[in-house]
Amino acid sequence: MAPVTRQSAPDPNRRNEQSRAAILTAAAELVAELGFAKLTIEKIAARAGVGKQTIYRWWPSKGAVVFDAFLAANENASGSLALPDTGDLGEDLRTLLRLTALELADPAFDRTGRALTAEVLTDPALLAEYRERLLDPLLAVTRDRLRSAREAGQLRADADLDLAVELLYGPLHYRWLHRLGPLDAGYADQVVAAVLGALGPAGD
Amino acid sequence: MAPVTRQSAPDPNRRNEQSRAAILTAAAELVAELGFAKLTIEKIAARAGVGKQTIYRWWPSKGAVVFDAFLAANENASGSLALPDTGDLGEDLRTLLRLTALELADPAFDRTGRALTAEVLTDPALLAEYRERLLDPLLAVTRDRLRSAREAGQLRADADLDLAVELLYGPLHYRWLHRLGPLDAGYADQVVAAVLGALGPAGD
Amino acid sequence: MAPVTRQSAPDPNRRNEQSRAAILTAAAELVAELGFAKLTIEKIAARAGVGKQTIYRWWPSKGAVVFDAFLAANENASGSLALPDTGDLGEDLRTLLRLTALELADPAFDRTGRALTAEVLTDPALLAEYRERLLDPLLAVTRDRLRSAREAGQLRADADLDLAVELLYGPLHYRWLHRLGPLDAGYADQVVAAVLGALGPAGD
Amino acid sequence: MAPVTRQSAPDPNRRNEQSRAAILTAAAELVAELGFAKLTIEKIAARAGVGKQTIYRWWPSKGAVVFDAFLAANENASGSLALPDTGDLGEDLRTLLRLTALELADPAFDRTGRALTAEVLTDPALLAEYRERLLDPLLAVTRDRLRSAREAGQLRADADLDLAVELLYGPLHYRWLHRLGPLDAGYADQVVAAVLGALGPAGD
DNA sequence: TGGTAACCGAGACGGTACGTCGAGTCTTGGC
DNA sequence: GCCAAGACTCGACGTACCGTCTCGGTTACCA
Repeated sequence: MAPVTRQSAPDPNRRNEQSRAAILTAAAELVAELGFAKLTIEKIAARAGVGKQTIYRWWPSKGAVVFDAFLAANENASGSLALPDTGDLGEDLRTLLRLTALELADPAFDRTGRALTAEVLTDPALLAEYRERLLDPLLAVTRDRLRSAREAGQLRADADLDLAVELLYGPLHYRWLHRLGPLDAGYADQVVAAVLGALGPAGD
Repeated sequence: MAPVTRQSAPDPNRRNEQSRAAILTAAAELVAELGFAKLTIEKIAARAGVGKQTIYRWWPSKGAVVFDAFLAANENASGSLALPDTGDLGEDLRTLLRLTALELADPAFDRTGRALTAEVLTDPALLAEYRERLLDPLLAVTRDRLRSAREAGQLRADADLDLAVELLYGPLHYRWLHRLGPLDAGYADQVVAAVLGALGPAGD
Repeated sequence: MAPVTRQSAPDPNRRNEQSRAAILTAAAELVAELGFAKLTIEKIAARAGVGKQTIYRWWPSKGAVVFDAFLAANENASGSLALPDTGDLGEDLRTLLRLTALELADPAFDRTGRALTAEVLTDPALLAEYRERLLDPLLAVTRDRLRSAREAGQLRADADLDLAVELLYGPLHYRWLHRLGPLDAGYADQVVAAVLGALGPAGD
Repeated sequence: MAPVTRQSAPDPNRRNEQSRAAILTAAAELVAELGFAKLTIEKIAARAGVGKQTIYRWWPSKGAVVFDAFLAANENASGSLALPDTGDLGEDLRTLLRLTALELADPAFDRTGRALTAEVLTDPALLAEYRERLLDPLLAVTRDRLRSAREAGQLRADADLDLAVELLYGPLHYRWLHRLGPLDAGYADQVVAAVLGALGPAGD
């Protein structure tokens, strides 16, 4: 697993793996305890039992460290990034969006998720990394499920899969970000129904 | 136009209007020049020719100042927050979303918009203010247009208007935030078509 | 009492006298405890209960602070910089040089004195300050005593007073600095005898 | 030529002579370019093309390296440490002190000399080394010249030679260190005259 | 119509964290 | 086992801003 953004020079494999792990662990703990804004490089270094320079040597910014910590934790989990495929598209999408809504609604995720989103929003390099390592794989897997549904005749032949994906995730994300309302199973089902209504086979 | 959040005590109307304006102007300029992260209260004060205390007296945080500056600039514009109503819902929504897409795609808006979104994302008080003064009015006005369309039979009688609004704005916002693809008229039209397909009168 | 070297800008009498005193006291204590080399600005600030910036605002270097502390302590003492004048030059000079030798031999003075000398040696600005505030007055007062002795016929009419002063203090300083031998009353008396032998009235 | 102070363990004669020379050369160059204070072990190592550890292995401190470099350069020169002996003490001493004054007045020597003196002043081990390898031989040779003069009746029989030596070098050093006045032939002659006046054969 | 109280510009203050430098130690790979 | 290279922990550097706190000075309301 590579760091978020390579510093220009320093890098062979002389890197100390213990330090790297301690830093990511400390960053993860501290961002949960303090929030991103009150987090400092000095505190990460102290908690990790590491010199500040060792952080600056391998990461370009506080955001990059926290981000790397987040990805390191989530990449394994979503290694088994397998969507359900029962043959019933509606059921599978409801399962998917209900889980998504559940995660967004989880207060534990909320703090970290907002901090990360704020970073990613602002720093193009972090966004690229985030896309590459988390978001794009998720969207791809979703698109795949939709494609097989389209081939099975459960979506219109001319359905635009990118659009479909964004119609699914966009409204949830929008509601979450602006706290427009509850993120529950009912809402997930509504969104799925709308997407199926829009892109489902003609008569639906 | 009131400041974002009132400091506890100090505020008669002895407030110096020139200072207030100079501060907001300076904040707007500096956030454009430096970005939000490199902006500091001291720089705002220096640029505005104002003592730091004058800022701390009237605003609780850097975010609040910048935010106030942003709102001061945008509130007037959207004072005439009137959606088109030609009678043809599809046409009106296409106009609305095309304009929205255009704004999001504007590089000048991008930097400021991302900075503000990052702040709003992280600070609940700012989010509340943002909701109250910009977002909610926009959503309300959109919902109103949809309601009149529903009454005119251009939407299903049981169409959920909140859902409809989020189906319209959510995908655009999602695509913008993650830079998933171009934000152009074509995409706006696709989203509108999908929403009409989902919530339009039964046979569509 | 002015600081060693004025920083360019920060100006007036807005200066906090309490902080100034606390800094000088802390510096004096710490240089005695740790020696000059192990002394740091951070430790001075911590001991004085003062922000680092307050030190950097008013002094250009660690050396300048310590130096100011030293001068502040010694200027008062030598305010009564009065040499004995019994009418007997030999006796008066022996008294003077014995005291000087005693001070140089004092281990408490040794550490501070060497640290200060090393600083003064290396930094022309500090040397100028040291000359102006401590050394020149001492030399002047010594020269005055010699002048009155010359007028009284206890020195040759053509005796060079600057030379005389350096003949008195130079050997003591040289012996002290290089630890060439004991600095005691006997040595002081020898030096005085030599100077009187060289510059005393012809027949002596 | 041995290093200033031996590190405890490592020293067989497996030592790399090329590295040693490169380090001393680099140190000498850098102390001239940057002065002692801005000199660092890392810069010496970089300039010499040597690992830091190689310096730490053989020298205990920055001061020791620079000092070793200084001695390495000066020991050869003063290997032929021979004072003139024309039979005329006054002439010989004038020659000696004029040369000494000239060296002290040389701006090129001034920087290095002050840096070294400051180190030697502060570090007892360096002072011992300096005494042993440079100063004591010089003083001894001077003392020898005075002794032969005393035996030739050019000094009083009871003249204290240590005192005489310090009377000669002390004033010059004192004037140099505190920049009290010009260090020229005239001043050298004055000092010599005074010493001869004080310690010369009875009648003058 | 003068007091007086608040705002205001300015900027010093005690702090926290920054990002960099160098110290001295340790590890790796080459000779 | 010395060496070049350089990563490591640690501590201090000097700077930037934080948010608080005086300082005059200048309004603007009240007696």
